[in-house]
Amino acid sequence: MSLIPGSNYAYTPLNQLKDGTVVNVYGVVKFFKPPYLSKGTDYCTVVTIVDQTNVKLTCMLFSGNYEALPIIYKNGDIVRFHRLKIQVYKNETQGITSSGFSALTFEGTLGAPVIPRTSNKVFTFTSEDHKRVEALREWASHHISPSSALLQLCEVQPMQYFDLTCQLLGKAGVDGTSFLLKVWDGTRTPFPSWRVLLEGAALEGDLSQIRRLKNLAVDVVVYDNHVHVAKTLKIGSFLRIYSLHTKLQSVNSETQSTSLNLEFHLHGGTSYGRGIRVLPESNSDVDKLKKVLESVDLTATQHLNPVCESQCEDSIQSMSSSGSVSPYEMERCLQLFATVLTDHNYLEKTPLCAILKQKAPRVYRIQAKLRSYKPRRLFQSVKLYCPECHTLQEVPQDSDLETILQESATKTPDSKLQNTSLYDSNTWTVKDDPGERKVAIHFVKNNNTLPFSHKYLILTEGAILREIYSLSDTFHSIILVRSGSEDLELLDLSAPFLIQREIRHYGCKQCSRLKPIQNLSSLLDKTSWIPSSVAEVLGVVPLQYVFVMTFTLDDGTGVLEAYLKDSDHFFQIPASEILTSDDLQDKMEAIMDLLCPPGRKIDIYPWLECIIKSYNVTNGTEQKICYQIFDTMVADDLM
DNA sequence: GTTTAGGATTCG
Repeated sequence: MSLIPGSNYAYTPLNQLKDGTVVNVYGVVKFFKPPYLSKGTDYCTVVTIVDQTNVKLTCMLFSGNYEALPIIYKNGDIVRFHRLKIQVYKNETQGITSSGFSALTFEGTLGAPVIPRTSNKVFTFTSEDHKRVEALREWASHHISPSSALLQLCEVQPMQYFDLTCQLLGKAGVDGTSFLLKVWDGTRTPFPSWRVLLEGAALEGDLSQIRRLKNLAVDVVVYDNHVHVAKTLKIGSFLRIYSLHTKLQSVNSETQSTSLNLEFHLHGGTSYGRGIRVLPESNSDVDKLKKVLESVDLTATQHLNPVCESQCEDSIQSMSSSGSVSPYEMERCLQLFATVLTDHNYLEKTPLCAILKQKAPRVYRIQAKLRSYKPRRLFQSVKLYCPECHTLQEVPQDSDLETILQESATKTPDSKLQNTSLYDSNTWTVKDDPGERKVAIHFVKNNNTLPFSHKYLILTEGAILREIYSLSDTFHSIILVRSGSEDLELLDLSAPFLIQREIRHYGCKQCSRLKPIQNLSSLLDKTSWIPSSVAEVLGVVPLQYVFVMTFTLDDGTGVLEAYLKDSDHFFQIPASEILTSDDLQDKMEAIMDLLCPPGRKIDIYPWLECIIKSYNVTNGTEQKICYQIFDTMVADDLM
């Protein structure tokens, strides 16, 4: 490239770009993908910039030469592009490399020295450029929030994407599509890093150093397109790994206890700028990292990491308005959320000690650990709830249903009520121990014909429990009925009003106003038998299966008991199905063991983030405030 | 001189 003395470049503001032109621009980096090998012949980087006009421009930059692409390390960096072609794609203006494209990059920090990063041997750089960079820095400091993705290992939470600045300690192939990087940044993760099993593959690196650093070294597995990059990295080099994903995993060790490990994955693809970039020694963040690495005292790191203490102190101070802070409580700032909010994200967190002093009703966002919960036997938490009268009742047991069925089996089905336009009827005589019993089954018709058996709704009279069990294996839906004076009637709301396979649907005795069975003919769809529709035409107010639990929550400032009443939102498990599914019971138990790890100190428990509401309860003359959890669910990664 | 990608997380 030749330098023309006195030549002046004109820079086009981003709000004045025209389709088909080739321009020079300045901008602050809002988003970027570190350069990666495209599926064509070149390296590619995608960069979105913004300038004082507040207009954004996304640029697709290609070059066969990795170094020729802008050397961007983080959002907020400032770039100057020469000979950028402007085009329109899908109604959006975009920039793309044109012949002779060239880029300079600058640190975006106010006051930092203005040193252009470029691989070009010759380039123009005037006092005018210097001013432009400083003006953009000044503007960005007021208009762009600083990058929050850069975290130290001691700050990471489970289930999070972040950018890690680290040093490479070791590397090894795992299999064809994944590759292991052992890295450190001098701080300790809130949970021990997972250890990736290497079968026969040799770990390249200083093994004695890795052993000495023990829990300061973490295992990062990179996948697919990142493998070839990882292979070329040199041990000891400084890296930034972009959009690294953490995942908390419970691991069963040989001893009966389970432990929680933190996994680090760099998933395949380049979404959200996933990738790896080598940082040069001259980088200011590398400078800071080196100082941390040099000051690490390997004996001290067994406990708390000094690097994080000041940050912890700040967040503990802002969280608790009173009380002293113990070193253990400092660790609590590590904000490991095993639950997520599904609404009310705008709320500020309130410490429990403050909530306990306030009047009801109110809604709060809290951060706490699950110290304990009741009932411990999880099947005891399943109840039936009436959304109309708000009463809770126990789920009837088999023995209750058996008694009701036995009682009704003593009555003989009325032959006048058989074979109507709604159903075809069949009756049997069953020889029982003491005598004989009549059973009637009424097969509900669809458009005057009988559907396939897996879509049948049958009405049964006189059948006992074990017969109901075998009938429910064959038929989609069963309604228990008896012969009334003019029509068939629902048997009894102490029994289910509808049985579908293992699931029994109950109705509220207080709120239901029963209607004639013949009303089933008003259902237009007589094949899917949706419980709520069946309930509606029969005048039944259906009861909801819910988990009812008491959580004892503790955030270090106070302890609070909160109810959880949930049908399927919090655990993402339907309460209606858990009683008949061993798999779901195991799943729920596993979730509770993660929220409240048995046999562990509370220090290692994960943090929960919850929305709770307070409300007044009057019991005789006694008034108290109760709390209920809502709009909260267990984090995806725990399920 | 063409193509690549065209921001928008997770199989592991």
